[in-house]
Amino acid sequence: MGKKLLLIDGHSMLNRAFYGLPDLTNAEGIHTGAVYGFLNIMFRLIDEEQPDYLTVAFDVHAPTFRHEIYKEYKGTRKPMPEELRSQVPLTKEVLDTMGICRVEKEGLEADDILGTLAKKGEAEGMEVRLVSGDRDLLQIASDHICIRIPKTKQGKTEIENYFAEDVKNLFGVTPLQFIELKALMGDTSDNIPGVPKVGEKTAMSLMAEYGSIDNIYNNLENITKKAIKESLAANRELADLSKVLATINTNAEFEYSFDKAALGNVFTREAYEMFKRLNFRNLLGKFESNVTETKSDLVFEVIDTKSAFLKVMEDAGKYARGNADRFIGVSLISEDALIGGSICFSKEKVYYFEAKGEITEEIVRESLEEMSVDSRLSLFDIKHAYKYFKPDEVENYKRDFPGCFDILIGAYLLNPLKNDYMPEDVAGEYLQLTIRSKAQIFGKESMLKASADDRKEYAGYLSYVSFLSADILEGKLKDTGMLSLMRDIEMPLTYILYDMEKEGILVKKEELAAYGERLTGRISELENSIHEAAGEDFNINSPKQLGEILFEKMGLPGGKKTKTGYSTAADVLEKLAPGQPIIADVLEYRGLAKLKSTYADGLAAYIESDDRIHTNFNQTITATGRISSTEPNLQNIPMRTELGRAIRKVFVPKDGYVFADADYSQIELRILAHMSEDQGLIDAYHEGRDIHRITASKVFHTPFEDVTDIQRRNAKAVNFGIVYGISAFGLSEDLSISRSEAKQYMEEYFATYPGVKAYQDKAIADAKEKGYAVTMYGRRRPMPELKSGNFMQRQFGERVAMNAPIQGTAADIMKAAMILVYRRLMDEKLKSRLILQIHDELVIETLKSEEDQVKRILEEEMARAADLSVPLEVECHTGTDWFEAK
DNA sequence: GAGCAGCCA
DNA sequence: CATTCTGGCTGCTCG
Repeated sequence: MGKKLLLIDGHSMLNRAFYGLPDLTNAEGIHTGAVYGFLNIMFRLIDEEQPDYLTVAFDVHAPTFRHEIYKEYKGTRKPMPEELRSQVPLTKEVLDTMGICRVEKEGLEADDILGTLAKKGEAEGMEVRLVSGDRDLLQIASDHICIRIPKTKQGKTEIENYFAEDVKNLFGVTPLQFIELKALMGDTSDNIPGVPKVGEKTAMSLMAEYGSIDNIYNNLENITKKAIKESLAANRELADLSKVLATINTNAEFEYSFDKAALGNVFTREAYEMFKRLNFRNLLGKFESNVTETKSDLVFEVIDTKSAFLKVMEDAGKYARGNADRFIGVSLISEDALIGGSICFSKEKVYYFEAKGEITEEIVRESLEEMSVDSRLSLFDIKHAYKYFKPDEVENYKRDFPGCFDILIGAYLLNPLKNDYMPEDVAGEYLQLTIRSKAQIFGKESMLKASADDRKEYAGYLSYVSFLSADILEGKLKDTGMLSLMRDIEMPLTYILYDMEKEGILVKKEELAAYGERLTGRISELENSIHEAAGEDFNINSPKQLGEILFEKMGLPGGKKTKTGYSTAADVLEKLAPGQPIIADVLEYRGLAKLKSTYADGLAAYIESDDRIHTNFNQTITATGRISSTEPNLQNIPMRTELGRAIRKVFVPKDGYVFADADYSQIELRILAHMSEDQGLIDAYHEGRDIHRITASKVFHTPFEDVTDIQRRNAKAVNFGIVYGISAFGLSEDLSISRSEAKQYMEEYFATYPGVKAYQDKAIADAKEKGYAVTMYGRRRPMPELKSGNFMQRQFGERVAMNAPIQGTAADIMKAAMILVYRRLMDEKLKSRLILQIHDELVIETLKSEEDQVKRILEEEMARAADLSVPLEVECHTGTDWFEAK
């Protein structure tokens, strides 16, 4: 087995990281964003490739042979902004610290170094992977040299791979011919001249026909296009020069040995110190624990008698009782049943107990509940602790004393963009403390099977971190104006979501199965008819196979819409071949297959022994403050088609109950009216008539009564688009109209509601200035995208800046409404229970005798959850299943 | 595990 | 010059 050599173009990757990512600075104000991005991609590559040798090549700013033969030559890199330039030596320093081989030499470009090393490696029998952003390097590709070029697609980095064969498939030329192809086209970014009037397409077809520049010139007479022929004839020298400039020198001379490039352990203590100094906290986890630091003088005391347990609880109470600034760190660990837990109320010591023997679940419950009356408990992920105790403030919410604090939620509010909020991350970020993660301690084993010492470590640090970080986080929440959001909205909501999950929703198992059965028949009919039309059996669920059948075998029109093949998305198919019966069948098949797999079969798998589905409502996922639902997602049950909507008939209330379903009418647009203070939009809502029709009437200068359905539909699309931070392109796609038409609609819209335009501009300016968008309730959405040097990311950032305050405020209002509704249900001692939230909709499983009361509660509390300059309208229906109630 | 497709507000 | 309307979750295929 040959060894593997990984080569990285240092400047190219730094550039990418710089323009593609938001900039970072460390405590000393040094720019580090590009270095961080570079390291991330390098670690990813090392993980993927597991190379034996690694070398990073850099350019040196000195003349090369290219300058000598062509004085206009500017080098392969654009001028660097200062923020990036300063990161080049820093990157080299980091690489040196990690013992990673790097090469640079005056008179050579990185390309020449990389090309030379690639060939050298290949000659030694190695597999070579060469990572660069520069397509020039494709000329080096072979069967053993793969050129890897990172691309950003929809914000995500993916790496395109090119072996010799791939170059051939994509450009129709061999890697060596690729130089000539480039010579014909020229390369503006490298300032390499090409033959004027010869673009990529022309160059490709010329090369395909004649194979080389020499041969093209030998056959100049046969070229039919006059302009191209003349341009070629006049620029022979240029073509030859370009070829020389674009050719990579694969015999460059510089000092190098594979021994020095052998990849050892890069996670050295020195590197650890350096990463810490540079504030690369997320990378610290890559280091083995023997490099990292834990708090070694922390005392873990094990408690195993009831009296000792009660004594500790008493001491904790003495420490924190009545003092709103003092927290008691608490952790509970469980798997189905409570296993144990830990208490911490000093920096020196944690107490660990296991829930067994004298220390029963009941003792733990009573102690914690009693303690929560006049002491503030700090936990990590309190929703999962509610199974074992119900804090006092849930019952006595009117009390003055502030309640529990959830570290998880605090960390989320302070930065809602992270993918997760693991205790070890919080410890690192807010306490500069390294602790082992749950996975590091237990692996995949259950906690029960692990040693008591491991459980002690895990639970102990959890309470320790909860104790130490609570006032740090609360301080930050106060500083950022989010303390009330935390205390009055998010914390009370944690219990409500727990309760909703616990209640679950009743599902008629047999009817769901029957629904699935009904689909099966039609699905196989369609399957047969599609296979027949295609002339062969294939997997319709595979976009790859479907694309090949439709666009290659059957030769359906136009069918490109490229990505990694053909797009077979519904909207694409509808546009491409509206009349084709096979298309109609495919679309129907897809619809039914979706209903069957995701909903009929998918939901059935989640029905528990109580015949109910208990979804998980997650409070720390979304960037805007919305709640999300998983396992299963009950926030995306079909609604738009009749057949899909019918699934809602299997969601039913228990015996003696009905469903009450209430939703806000156009809450986001109403929030826009309020926040933009646009008088026209506000007045429109006070008229109490159909808002889309009013908008259509104003935008299209048509009397209200004469507005056509098309006009109303268009106005509705614009209304929605505005909320999302519209672009003419997006609107034109949505409405299938031309861009200029869409642009006209938008201009008319902004002329109609000038306040909206002003609001959007201000939203962007504010977000740019502050670095975050903010809702009416003070919730923040950091906006690193706005600072990006990348055009696409900045555009995205501007749309987010327009949308986040609106979507986020709607989420805040709904959360406030849920709390009001929940408390009314408790205060009025009703049996009815909140069971679902779907962003602007609440579902209550309602005792029949409480129906009128519950309807009134929903309408009143949802409407009074926020005080806007337009009314908040609530529509409420009841029914014997979700279909009927909605 | 990534990418595509499709479901919701 | 680019790129193109927000926020989510799940099931399927395929490397």
